[in-house]
Amino acid sequence: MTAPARRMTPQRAEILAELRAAHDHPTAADLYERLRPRLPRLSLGTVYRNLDLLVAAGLAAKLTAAGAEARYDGRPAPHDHARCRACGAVADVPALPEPDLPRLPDGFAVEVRHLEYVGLCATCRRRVGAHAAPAAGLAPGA
Amino acid sequence: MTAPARRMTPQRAEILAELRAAHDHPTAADLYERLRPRLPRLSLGTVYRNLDLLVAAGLAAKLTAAGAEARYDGRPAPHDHARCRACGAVADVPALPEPDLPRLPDGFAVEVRHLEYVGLCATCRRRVGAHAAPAAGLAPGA
DNA sequence: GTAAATGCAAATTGTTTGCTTACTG
DNA sequence: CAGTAAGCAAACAATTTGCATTTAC
Repeated sequence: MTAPARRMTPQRAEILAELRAAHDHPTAADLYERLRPRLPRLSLGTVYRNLDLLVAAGLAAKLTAAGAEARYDGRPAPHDHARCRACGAVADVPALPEPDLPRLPDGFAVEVRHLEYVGLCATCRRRVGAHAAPAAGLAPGA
Repeated sequence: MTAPARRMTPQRAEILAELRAAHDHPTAADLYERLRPRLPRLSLGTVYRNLDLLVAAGLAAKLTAAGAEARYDGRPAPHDHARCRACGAVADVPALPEPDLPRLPDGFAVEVRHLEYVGLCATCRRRVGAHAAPAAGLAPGA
């Protein structure tokens, strides 16, 4: 039950600082690259280990996209996300005041709500246009 | 622009049928296992290829959790999800009529909204109790 | 001094891809 | 027939893990 004592190493401090300073929801590899100038011996494994820790501690959120690399968010205030399905970029959007919770499964205890809008950002919209948009001629039923 | 002509193979039909019949948001491997009795020569690669196709066609949705395996949802009606962070199970929840969209990035074209409630299901709540709940003694600021 | 954390590399895991053969339209 | 899809295995990419060494407390 007692969580192991934590040590504040330079790596840990820098990872947390960098994540908090970042506005672009960096991936683990992004953070690794950004920190390497300052911490030349840093390893990617350490980045992953510390990110996991931060997430477990509630200090960061892990954002997972379909297939893509996980991105991390170090901002505490509740907000939602807009993700471009073409370039993968994730932007913050202000949280709507949500009226109430839906009919959840019996006994389910909600801890966090994760709301994401997926679509095309302005740049990709111009470049790829209407692509693979919901439309099909594949299935018999529905 | 012209999508390649699609053929309806037995594998494709079975995968789609199984996904539609499933109520538990199966992973690709789940579907593979369920179909093997009927299609002994089926390969996992085929399952993935067809699921991608179904998703691209808008007939299925790919649900990605933090780190975990992707799960697939073959139900057309818009609804949201409740995911247990302990056992990974995903249940459907009725969609709340969402009033309007938040202030999205300039020029962002929303295609889908993805809303997920993460927490503990009744079973896991009992078993693991209050675990790794948002609480920490790790960071200096905030 | 001691347990926790790092660095490094190897191991896992989920998913994708290349290529040959089979089969739908 | 023409060309898509399946099967299989190898390739890949992201993430995790084992272990010896370092380091914060």
